[in-house]
Amino acid sequence: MTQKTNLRHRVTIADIALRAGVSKGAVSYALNGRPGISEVTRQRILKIADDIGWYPNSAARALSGARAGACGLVLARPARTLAFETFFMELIAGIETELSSRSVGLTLQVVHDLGAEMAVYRRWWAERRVDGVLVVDPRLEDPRVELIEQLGLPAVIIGGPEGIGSLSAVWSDDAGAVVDVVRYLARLGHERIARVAGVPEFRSTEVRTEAYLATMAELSLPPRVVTTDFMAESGARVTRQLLADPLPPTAIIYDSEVLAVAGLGAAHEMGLSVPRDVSLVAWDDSTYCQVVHPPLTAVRRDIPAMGSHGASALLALIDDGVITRTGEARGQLMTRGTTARPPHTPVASSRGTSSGSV
Amino acid sequence: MTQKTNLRHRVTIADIALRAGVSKGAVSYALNGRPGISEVTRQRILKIADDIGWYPNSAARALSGARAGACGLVLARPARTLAFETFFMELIAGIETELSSRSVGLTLQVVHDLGAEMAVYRRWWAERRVDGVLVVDPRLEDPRVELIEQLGLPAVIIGGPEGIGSLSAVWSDDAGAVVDVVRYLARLGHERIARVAGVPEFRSTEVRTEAYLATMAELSLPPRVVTTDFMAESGARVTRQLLADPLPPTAIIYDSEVLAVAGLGAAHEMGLSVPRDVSLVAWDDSTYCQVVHPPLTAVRRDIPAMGSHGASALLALIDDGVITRTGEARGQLMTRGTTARPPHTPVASSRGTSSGSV
DNA sequence: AGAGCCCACTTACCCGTTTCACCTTCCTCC
DNA sequence: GGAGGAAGGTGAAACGGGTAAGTGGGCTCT
Repeated sequence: MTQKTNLRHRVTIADIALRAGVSKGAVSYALNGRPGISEVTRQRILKIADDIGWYPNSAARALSGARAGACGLVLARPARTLAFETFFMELIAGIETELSSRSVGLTLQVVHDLGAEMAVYRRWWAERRVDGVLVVDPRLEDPRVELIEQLGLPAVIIGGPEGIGSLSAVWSDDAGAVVDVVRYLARLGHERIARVAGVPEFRSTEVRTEAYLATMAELSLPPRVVTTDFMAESGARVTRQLLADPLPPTAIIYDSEVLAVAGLGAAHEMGLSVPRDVSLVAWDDSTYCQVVHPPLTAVRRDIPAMGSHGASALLALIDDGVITRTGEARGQLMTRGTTARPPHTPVASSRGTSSGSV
Repeated sequence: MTQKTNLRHRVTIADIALRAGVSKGAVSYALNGRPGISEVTRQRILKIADDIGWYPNSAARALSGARAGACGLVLARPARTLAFETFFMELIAGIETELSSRSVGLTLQVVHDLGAEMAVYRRWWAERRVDGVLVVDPRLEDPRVELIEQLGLPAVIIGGPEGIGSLSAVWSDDAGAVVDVVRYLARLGHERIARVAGVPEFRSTEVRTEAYLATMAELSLPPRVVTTDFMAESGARVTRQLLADPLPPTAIIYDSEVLAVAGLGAAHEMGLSVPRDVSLVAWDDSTYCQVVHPPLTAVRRDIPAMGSHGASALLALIDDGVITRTGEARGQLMTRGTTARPPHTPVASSRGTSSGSV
C-alpha cells in the first residue's frame, strides 16, 4: 500500500468519510465519542482514522468554538535571572506532565516587564491562542489580576499565598517553612539570624519576611532583613556587607537558591569557614545546593508538584469552571553542611575561628 | 462610549467591515497590507480595527491555509537534568527575542525520550500546531532527522557541528574552543589533562572528544577521557575517581557547567585546594560558575545568540524556504580562579609558561 | 394498521480569515 | 467616442471540524 508514502498530505475527516462510506458528520461523531453512531461503524471509522494517521487540525477544531488546546505561561523576569533559577524549569516540567497527559500544549513567552506580560495576555486571549494561563510571581499590588478578571481569561496563580481576587491559586506554605528554619537555627543557638530577601514586590517575599519577623519576635531575637533582587551579584554583595559588620549575623537565610550559593562563595572569599563561622540556609533546593561544598542546608519544596497541580487546576477551570485553591505541602528543611552551632558559643569558651578549610 | 465595556465579545473583521461600510475582503486586504485598497480606506479600516481592539483569531488565520504562527521546541532530557542546565533557559530566552519580535509563539514540550520527541513532531505537524521546530542535542545516529525530512517539517538543528541531512543548522565551534582550552592548560604546564565527557550519543560530545584527543596528541600528552551522563552526582563521582588515582590529572575539563561545579565540590570535599592541587575548567559559563569559590574558569558561548539565530533561521526557512547553516563565534575561555600552574612543577627550571593572567 | 418513537445517519451551516474571480467606475489614449 | 486598463472594490468559496436540524427505516404498542 502506498497509503503512507506521502506524509505531506494532510488527512482530514473527509478522507476518512470517503473510505468509510459515511458523511463527515458521522465521522466527527464517531471520533468524538458522541452518541448517534452504531458501535460497529464507530469502530470501523476509528480504525480507518488510525490507519491513515489522522490527527485533528488544531486550527479547525479551535475555530469551531472549541478549545485552542493550549495553555500559556509568561515569564517576566529579566532573562539573566531566569536562566539560573532552576525554579522555572522545574515548574515547567511539572506543568508539562499534567498538560501533555491531556494533550494540551504549553505556549511560553519570555518578556521584560509586567506591562509586556499583560499585553501578552490580552493578545493571546483576543487571538484565542490559549484557553487559559498560569501566572507566576504574584505581587502585592498585582495589576494582572484585574486585567485577567476583566478579560474573563481562565487563570491560575502559582505561588500564593492564598488566592487573589476570584482566581484559582496554588501556593506553598512559605510562612510555615520560614518558622521551621528560624526555630531550627535558634535551637542550634543562633541569635543573630539575618534574612536576605528577594524582590519586595513579590507577595512571597512579604509573607516570608512577616513570618520571619514574627518568629524572631516570638523568640525575642533581633531581626535583620536585607532586601535585594534575585541577582547573584547582589547575594554576594549583601553577604559581604552583613559579614563585614562589627556584629555580624551568625546565620543567614536566603530567599533563593542562587543567592545562597553566591553567599557561600562570598563567605569563602572572605576567608570564613562555613558553617563554623556562619551558617547559611537556601530557599529552594536544587542540584547546585547539593554539589557545592559544603552542601547547602535548604528548604525543599516540591516545585514540579506545584506545576502539575496548577496545570490541573487550570484545566478544571477551563473545562468545568471550577475554581480551585490549594495549599501545597510545607517546604521541608534539608539540613546539610552549611548549618551548625554558632561561633563563640560558650562550648569551651570561644575556640579559634577560621583555619580556612577551603 | 461603551465600546470597550464588554471585553469578552470577540471582535472580528466582520465588525470592522460593518463600521467601515466595506466588505470583509476589503478589510482583510487593508489589515494585511496587500494592494487593492485605497490608502484612505486602508487608514480608516486600520483606525477602526485599533479602536475596537481587533486581533486576528489565530485559529481562523491558521485554518485558511496560512501559518500556525507558532514554532515548537521539544526537550527530551530527563526533567532532573533539565532543571539545572541553564543552557536551556538561556536558549529559550534567545529564541524568544527573535520569535516574539515577529509575533510568533513558542510551543514547548518536555518529554522523556527520543521516541516521545518524535511522536510529538508527528502530532504537531499533523495537527498543524506549529510551522516548524527547533531541534536540540543532535545525536550521532539521529532518527529525528529522517522523520523530519520525511514529514517535510521545517526544522533547524541547534548545536551542530554543521548540518545534518538537508536541515538548517546553527552550531558553535566546539572543536576550536576545546583546542584553546587544552593549549591554555598545556601552556600553564599541565601534562595530565583529563576530560570528563557528557552523554556519548550527542554529536557535541564526540566533536569535543575528537578535538581533545587531537590536541593532546599534537602536544604529545597522554589523553584521558571519562564518559558520564550530565548528572551532577556523576560529575562528583568521576572527579573523586580521577583524583584518587595514584597518578591523578592536574587539570580536568568538564563537558558541562553542573559537572564542573560538582567536580569542584568533590575536590573540596577531598580536602584538595583548587587551583593549587588541581585545575578545573567548565564548559558553558553561567552565574553559578562565577559565584562559587573560587570562580570557575569556563568556556563561554553566547547561547542566547544561538537561540535567536536558530529561530531566525527557522523563520527564514518557513517563510522563504531558505536553508541556513551558520557557525557561531567560537566559545571564549574565561580564565578565573580554578586554573593555575600544576602542582610540583619545577618552577625554577623550565620557566617560560604563563604567570596566570587571571 | 396507523401512530409514535428511537436509532443511525445525512444535510447544511457555523466558526473567522484569506483569496480568487469578478465587477464597477473612472481615466487615458488614439 | 469607444477600446483598454488600472484602481478600488464586492461576493463567494475555501480551510477542517463541530453540531443542530432533518430524514428514513424499522420497531413497538395499542
